[in-house]
Amino acid sequence: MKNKELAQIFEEMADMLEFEGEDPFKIRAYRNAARILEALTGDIEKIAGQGELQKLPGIGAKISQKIEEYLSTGRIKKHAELKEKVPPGVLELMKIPGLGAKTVKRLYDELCIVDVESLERAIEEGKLLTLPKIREKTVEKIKKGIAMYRSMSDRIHLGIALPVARRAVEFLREINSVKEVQEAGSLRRRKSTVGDIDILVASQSGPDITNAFVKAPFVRDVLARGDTKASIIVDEGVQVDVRVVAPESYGAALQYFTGSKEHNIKLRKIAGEKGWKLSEYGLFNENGKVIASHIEKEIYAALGMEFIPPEMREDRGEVELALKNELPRLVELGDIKGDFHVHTSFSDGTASPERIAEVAGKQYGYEYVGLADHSQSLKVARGLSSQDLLKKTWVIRKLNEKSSVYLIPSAEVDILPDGTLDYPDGVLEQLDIVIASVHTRFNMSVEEMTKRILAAIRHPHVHILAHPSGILLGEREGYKLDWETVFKEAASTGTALEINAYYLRLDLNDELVREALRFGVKIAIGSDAHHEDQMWMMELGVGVARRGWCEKDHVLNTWPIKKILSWAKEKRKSGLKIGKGAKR
DNA sequence: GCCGTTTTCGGCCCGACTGTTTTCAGTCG
Ligand SMILES: Nc1nc2c(ncn2[C@H]2C[C@H](O)[C@@H](COP(=O)(O)OP(=O)(O)OP(=O)(O)O)O2)c(=O)[nH]1
Ligand SMILES: [Mg+2]
Ligand SMILES: [Mg+2]
Ligand SMILES: [Zn+2]
Repeated sequence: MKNKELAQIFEEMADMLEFEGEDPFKIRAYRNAARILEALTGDIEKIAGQGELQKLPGIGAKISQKIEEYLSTGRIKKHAELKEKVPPGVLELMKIPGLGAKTVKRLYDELCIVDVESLERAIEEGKLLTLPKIREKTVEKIKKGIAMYRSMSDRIHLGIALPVARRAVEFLREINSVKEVQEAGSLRRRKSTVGDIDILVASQSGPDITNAFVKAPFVRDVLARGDTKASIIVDEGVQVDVRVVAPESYGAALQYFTGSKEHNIKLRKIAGEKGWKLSEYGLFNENGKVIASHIEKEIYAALGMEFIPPEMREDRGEVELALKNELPRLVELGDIKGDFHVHTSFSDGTASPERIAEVAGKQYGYEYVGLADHSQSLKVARGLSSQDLLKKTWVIRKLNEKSSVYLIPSAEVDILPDGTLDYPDGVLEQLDIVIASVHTRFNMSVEEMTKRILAAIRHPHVHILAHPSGILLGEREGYKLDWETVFKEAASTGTALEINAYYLRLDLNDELVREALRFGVKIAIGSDAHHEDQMWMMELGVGVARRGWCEKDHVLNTWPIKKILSWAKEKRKSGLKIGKGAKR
């Protein structure tokens, strides 16, 4: 799929157009197109083939033409022309905090500054001061910006950020004058990675709060401290921004600060169409009178909408649905009755089945847990031989006689490169639920990999396809797959696709989940915990499910164990038919 | 560059902070 390549190209074109001083709205159009393409699960080539590019919101005549051009020639002329004109280093300069396109363009035009190095040299030589509107303070600001840029970490995994955020929230809650505290930004929306941690506080005494906050024990560095805002770096290297607002505008501030930016813009536009104005201070009518501001929900209500869950606020159609009162009722963490994917000390996990049962029951209130260890060929993960698996299964069934949490005899079976499974059917039959996944030979063509995955999905004993895309966040792209074919097959065979909730995977991702639901695919969430302390990541998986618009019934984990087991049986029966048919 | 149950042209979110201004541009969230 060329979706991501195209997204990257349009994003880069937006940067270059910005450098060139183009119309900001045109630049927004390019960024918007990039955002649409990035999130698109269907193959852009296929959409183009059907002549439906312009049906995508934000893609019009010009951009669709450029997409076609790229698909047929492998390049976009305008992109190449821009690349000729814009030195690559200046785009990096625009990433320095405080430096934007306008300044970078001036630095380039007048001082021939083309990258960070030449900028530093120019500062050393005092050349910047020769420019109008740049004096000592600006130079200092740029110097600081460079230092910050160098020390800036990339986006942080939600699984790292969430515990940090909760610690900060708890600390703030203890401060006397604090009326309300809450996570905001991308963290509240449960994006799988966050650029920073945004926290909102309601209080009359901002200075007291920012003062106390920068002295918190977890603070490593203080970046800024004002009367209403403080920025710090915690020991984990994450930046935390705290904003303090008056209690009467808390709801509007929370709406603003939760974003996303695109969602905010859409809301503000709708307010404008009514002659009103929405900002972080409230929703105001044409006379400047407050319509709503105290409670977030009231903002949405006044605009004629249902409350939109934060996880949906990405401008992916949620506003339109909320206006019609047609939002899905999203699955909640409290609906989760069990975890399908936990590794035990039988293979590379650290916890015994007994211990997992105890934690699952006492700490999470689960009804069941799937004990899924690796299969024999995965030697690095101490995969179980057929015999060991059968022995483990016997042990688990024995434990179940007195365990209040049902331990599901399961396994995470490797899908071998030829599409066959890593255990014989006779062994798989002994398990209640079989999870299948790919751990080797990622580098296959779309056709090969799709064939490999389809074989597993069609297998009568396979119930769940784990970490279906193979992505490792920030480390490895997923392998290539024809998703439409995979989704269709999963739906027709009754095979569930996993949301692997381990913080480095979160796979399927939100967009793929949403697409899978459109095909009628069921979703199973698995923490993939190798240690009892990782079982909490279930909630990260629920975050992905909610971002993918999952309702309760879409998610197997909300079903009682009886229903799970009868579904599993059903798959074995019907899958047998389909599996045989497909094998010609 | 995109878009339209008020528009096919003329809009496109709104506000804070900063530095350099003598009335505002640039950057950011
Ligand atoms: N109305 C409006 N709100 C914005 C704009 N930029 C940011 N916001 C709001 C929505 C964001 O969620 C919130 C926090 O800003 P951030 O830059 O931290 O973005 P966010 O947390 O969404 O993503 P991140 O993971 O931090 O990159 O501020 C904007 O241009 N307009
Ligand atoms: Mg943020
Ligand atoms: Mg922020
Ligand atoms: Zn795995």
